[in-house]
Amino acid sequence: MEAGIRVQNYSRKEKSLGLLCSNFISLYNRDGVDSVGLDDAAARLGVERRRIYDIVNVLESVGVLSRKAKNRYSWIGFSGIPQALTDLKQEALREISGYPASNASSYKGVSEDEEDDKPLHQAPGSGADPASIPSKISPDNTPWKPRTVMENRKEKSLGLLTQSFVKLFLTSNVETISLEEAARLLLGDGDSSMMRNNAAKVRRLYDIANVLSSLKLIEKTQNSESRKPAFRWLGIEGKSTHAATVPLAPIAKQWNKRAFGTDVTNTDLKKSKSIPSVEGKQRKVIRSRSEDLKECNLTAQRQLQGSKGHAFGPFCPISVAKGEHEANGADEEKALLDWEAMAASFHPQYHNQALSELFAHYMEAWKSWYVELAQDSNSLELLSQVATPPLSQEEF
DNA sequence: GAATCCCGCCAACAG
DNA sequence: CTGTTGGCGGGATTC
Repeated sequence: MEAGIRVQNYSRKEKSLGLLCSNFISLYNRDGVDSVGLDDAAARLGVERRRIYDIVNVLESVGVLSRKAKNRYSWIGFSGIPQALTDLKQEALREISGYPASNASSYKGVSEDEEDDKPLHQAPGSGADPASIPSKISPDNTPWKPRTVMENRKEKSLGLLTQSFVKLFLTSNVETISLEEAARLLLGDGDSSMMRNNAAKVRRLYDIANVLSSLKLIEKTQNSESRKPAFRWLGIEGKSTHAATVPLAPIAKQWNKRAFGTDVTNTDLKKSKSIPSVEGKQRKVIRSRSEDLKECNLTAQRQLQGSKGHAFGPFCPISVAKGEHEANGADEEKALLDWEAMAASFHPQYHNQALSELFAHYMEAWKSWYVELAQDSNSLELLSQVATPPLSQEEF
């Protein structure tokens, strides 16, 4: 049953992209940061560079980040989401109209469209290649040829997939979409599709969904009675179909805080690979051995003082069925205070049961934020006075 | 068994 | 060439 909880315990969940994303956000959201370094992020979160790319790519697609330079992104924050979504929707509607037409292409939108387009966009190689900007799924006609390898590669980027996925929600009237459907829809953009690998797409979609869930833009659910897992669009602040004008703003505005370094490290306990010996590879993992540091869930509580309007948390699939496993969720009253404080900032408009769910999300978020403390960190000071001592997490 | 999705190899891109 | 980015899919984990 619960044997071997210490050593042989590798939990995949603890390393999920969603969780990592939550940590990423909490780490950069309230630190007066305006710039994010990939190396720094990877180091602080205790994960490989590769994972950061995944997160950053989808975050950028939603306007939370903006690529500034190599190895450098500028932090926009949640405030960038509304605009990004609006643009995305606009773009999606435009596409739907079906405009193979002449490749007029707006060329350069006035001010919208914060992400995408690389200013550099040099003609690789011979350069005899016209700039057939592929930043979108081609209408239907025109097999839209992937001129360069680069374009081809970009075509399948996580970022683009993310945008497509989001557009799907923004335009479709169905409230839930399963990843299979999404994959299908995103694959068959028109008639000419060569992507045969649906499974691969779905896998990517899972990655995206995790990050998006983390942002609370979507939520995992099940299709009405199909019982099949699917995702529901939550959008900005639980409000559906955002208004043309940025709805959120009151609270999400003050990122000019200076909270000390709240280190949110995600120690990566490598799973000693299943391979017995073999190890001649090892790459260049700079990790410092697998610390047996198990995460110590601290009863988070404060936080949010600055309030920013959004909470993030990993999935948090509506706990249904599954027997009364109960367990965590002890100090609810505590967080409730925070909730109230925050609720005050919110618009007293949407008083739905959505609040309850949001609440749950916060709880989750707290937990993940205080997962582990950096070992080398020099900011334990704050944590020690803010967080409660670690509870014995070892469920013995 | 099926649904999820982590891990990290290694190719495409810069510089 | 070295260093970044980030497709891609094997296969471990969960459900």
